[in-house]
Amino acid sequence: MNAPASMIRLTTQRQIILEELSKVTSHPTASELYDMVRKRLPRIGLGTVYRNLELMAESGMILKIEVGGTQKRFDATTDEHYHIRCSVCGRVDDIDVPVVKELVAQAKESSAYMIQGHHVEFTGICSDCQKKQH
Amino acid sequence: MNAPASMIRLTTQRQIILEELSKVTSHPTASELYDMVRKRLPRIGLGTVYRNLELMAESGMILKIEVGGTQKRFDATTDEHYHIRCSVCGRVDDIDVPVVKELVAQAKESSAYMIQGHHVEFTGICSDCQKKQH
DNA sequence: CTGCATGCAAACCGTTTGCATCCCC
DNA sequence: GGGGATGCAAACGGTTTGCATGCAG
Repeated sequence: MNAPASMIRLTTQRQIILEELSKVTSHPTASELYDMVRKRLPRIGLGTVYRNLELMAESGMILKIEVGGTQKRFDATTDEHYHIRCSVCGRVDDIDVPVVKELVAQAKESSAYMIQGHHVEFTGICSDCQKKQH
Repeated sequence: MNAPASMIRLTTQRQIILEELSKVTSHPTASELYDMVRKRLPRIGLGTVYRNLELMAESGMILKIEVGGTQKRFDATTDEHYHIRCSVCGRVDDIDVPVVKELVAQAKESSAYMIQGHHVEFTGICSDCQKKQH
């Protein structure tokens, strides 16, 4: 399941979006990425960024992180891992907690859903925001 | 932690929102709740529903579920439990998988964040949507 | 030459907010 | 009478979409 779906054409825009996303370990939102990409492609449209992020996520090239908070975030690392979100500033980081595969097995037993996957999101206060709270 | 914060006044609107939310086991969005409440309070404003849901979540009377998908959802059951979201229709159900308390302990060890909590969200296809896929 | 991809702008949708009025203490 | 709560409508922020143009195959 989750086969890399049909390959998509690698246009300049897509290539640069992918490169910029790969550069950072943070998990930028679409408009953060838009700002990064615009430095190299000043005429790119926000719509193009959205369209391509969506497309690349569908085809498995990148990861779309839908967690709490208002904006979707994106990640060039596609292997399964968990995230932590700062409840003050909203930033999202990877967290090095081993993936619990049994959760999916348990879910299959106790639900009529056809289970596709799971995600764990921790909430907390990042060190920057801890400092700022005098 | 998570003390029920200062008690809030129980206005008619708040009472009815709470009652309607308690009636259902689904996890309605604000506007679904708005529709439900409007049958009993036709003149209530959408803003009031949003304001009060937010307030009641803060004071611990209800649970605000911020998972994937575009809308926030609300839950009258406040004890810790996990959720599953249908990737087709977006509905959210409780899932009877025991809460893994060790996750938080592990997170504390491997992160500089001050950990507040965690949530597990499963993704899958609900039985209704399975049927509809002929 | 044909069709997908792009840039641009307008539309959309969920949510928040400002403000005048209302109602409860 | 005063302060919080409400209804209403306008504003907002993030995302999506329609459309004319551009560009790669």
